Amino acid sequence: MPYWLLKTEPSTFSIGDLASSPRRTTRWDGVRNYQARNFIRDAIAVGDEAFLYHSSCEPAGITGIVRVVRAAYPDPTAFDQHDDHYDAASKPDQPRWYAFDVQLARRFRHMVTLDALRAHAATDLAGLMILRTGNRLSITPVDTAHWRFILALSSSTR
DNA sequence: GCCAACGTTGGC
DNA sequence: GCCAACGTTGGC
Repeated sequence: MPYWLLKTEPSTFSIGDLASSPRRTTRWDGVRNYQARNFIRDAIAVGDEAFLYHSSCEPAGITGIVRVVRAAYPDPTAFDQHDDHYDAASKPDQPRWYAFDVQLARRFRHMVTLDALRAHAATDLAGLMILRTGNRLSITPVDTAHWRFILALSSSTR
């Protein structure tokens, strides 16, 4: 089962917001990058797990785990003229953008900060996409070995 | 198809 | 608020 990392700015939508959402579930929408879109449309499946990463905040880092509970479907925000993510080029009969649903699975007692991840950038976490400089992709795959290592970090750091 | 300009992301 | 990185756009 593939693993993923989803970025979110907590000032827009945080893990706390997810925790207080109905059924601790939310629609992951508004993705407007083709590479990320392809992950959603072609690879992300029900049952997949993803780290929830808080970006553009202090400190940035991984705050918990979500589980995919609904696979790709056309992103409704692309059809809504009043939504910030409206895209006239995406039509219901030929959608350009996709959303999926995630449910909160686990909140880390202690966030695994970007600094903590970086401490292993040259060794156990070499190649982790979030550590690549200039990486702006909001959805990235995570190797199983990286997933397990970060899980271990989450229970050992404080 | 190239590439400069532009806009956005995200760490600091 | 700054700025590096980089995806997208649009002129040619």
